[in-house]
Amino acid sequence: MKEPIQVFADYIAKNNLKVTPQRMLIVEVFLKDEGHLTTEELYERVKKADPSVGQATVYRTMKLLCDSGIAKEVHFGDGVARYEQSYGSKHHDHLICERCGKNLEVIDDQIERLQDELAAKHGFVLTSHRMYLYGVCSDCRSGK
Amino acid sequence: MKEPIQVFADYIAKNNLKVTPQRMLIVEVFLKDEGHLTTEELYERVKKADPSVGQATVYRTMKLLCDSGIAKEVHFGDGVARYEQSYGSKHHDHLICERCGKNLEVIDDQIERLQDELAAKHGFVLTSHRMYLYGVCSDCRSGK
DNA sequence: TTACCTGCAAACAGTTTGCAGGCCG
DNA sequence: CGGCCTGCAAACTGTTTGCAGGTAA
Repeated sequence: MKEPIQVFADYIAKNNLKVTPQRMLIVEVFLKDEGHLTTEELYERVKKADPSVGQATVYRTMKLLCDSGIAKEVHFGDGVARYEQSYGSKHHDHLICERCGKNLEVIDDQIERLQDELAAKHGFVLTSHRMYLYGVCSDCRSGK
Repeated sequence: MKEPIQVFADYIAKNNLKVTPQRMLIVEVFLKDEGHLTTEELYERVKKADPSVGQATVYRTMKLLCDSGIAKEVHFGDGVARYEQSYGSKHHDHLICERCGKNLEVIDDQIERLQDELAAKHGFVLTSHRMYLYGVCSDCRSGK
């Protein structure tokens, strides 16, 4: 399996785009984190390494990362776009604690299968789906 | 079971709010539609009945409807809030056609149960969830 | 009468875009 | 060199809010 960074490099090459220090820095920052960073958070981290980078470049680059397939935009419901790694990491859903904001990536094969069946029952062929489970984690319940 | 409009009236009374023509008009327009209207769409329809109503009032009223429990805000991923009826209509998920925009409300008891189990496995107690299935409907596939 | 409401416009937050200069290939 | 890139600031979109006047109870 190729490295995500390589996937991005291939994408750049194939589309006659250019490898720039800004893009490389942003990809690096993005890949270093396991979570679901907002553009703002990515921008903050990027600025620490190079304060001259503009916010627009972060927005533009994240779009490129999505197009290249190594990033995926997710929305948790608060009107802010977040990004997670999508290349090499399996599809998953989200389990979010409403108190502390903790966010687990979860997956259940049986649910995945039932989703396809449910869609098929209505004549749909699924291309993707998003499932967000909101609740309270055990830490927050015991700490209450 | 009470009528949604009655639920809203009770909410108004209980919170020392007031019944105004604008609010009544907006509720009426909202309840008349089965779908998932955006604030913009609601505003357009409201204006047809009374052009003097302002957009802010629509926003403010939809928030009230959500608080009162007869409306629910949903996000399909395009950064626009939509509203659907939530009082008297069972929980459901969404099956969206990516080509024609068709939107079915679906539900699968087995999936609902597995979601609870999946959350419990991670120590969570679920309070709610959102599931959006994206695909292509049979009409669009055959019409292609 | 007294809150609460309303329309308007300004303010906001997140995101996009036009532009003039800069840099990769 | 030529076209893609960048930072900046202005523009945009969806939504919220302050205000002065209006209205339900």
